[in-house]
Amino acid sequence: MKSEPDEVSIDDLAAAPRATLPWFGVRNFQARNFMRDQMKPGDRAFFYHSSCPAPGIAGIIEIRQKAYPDATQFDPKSSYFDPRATLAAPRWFNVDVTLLQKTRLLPLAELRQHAALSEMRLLARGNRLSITPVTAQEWRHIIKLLS
DNA sequence: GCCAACGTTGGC
DNA sequence: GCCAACGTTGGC
Repeated sequence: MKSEPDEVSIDDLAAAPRATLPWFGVRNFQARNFMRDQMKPGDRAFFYHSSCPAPGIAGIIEIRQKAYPDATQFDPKSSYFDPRATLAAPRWFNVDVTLLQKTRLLPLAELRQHAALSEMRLLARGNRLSITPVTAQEWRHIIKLLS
């Protein structure tokens, strides 16, 4: 799961009450569907810093709550406001995530060096999705790199 | 700041 | 339903 550290960094998550925050602001249908349809409490994910001087994996997080409507879509003052969303028919969703472990920064360039990760969706040519699935194999490989 | 890649919009 | 135009993402 990608976040721009200028907006929400791994340290912001660490500093939040119970190290838990809503994953707000997803405005892409594919990413939304992954979150809404596939994530369940107890699932784990990597927290990835994007659009910053040192892009890469910064920590391990856990999904704490099934998807629920993203409040920012209803807030006209928010940059995430969506005039097409209604309370009855929300378009965008959050899950709550908890920080399990802040890790060393595992740089994107290092991820790209591993053949075992060459098929990873995150690393696919032209990928811009902010939420992408990780296979069990990829997960284990990355956990090893972090330990 | 550049630009490749991709998603969304909207006219037809 | 097609597809051109436009906007966004995100590494570099």
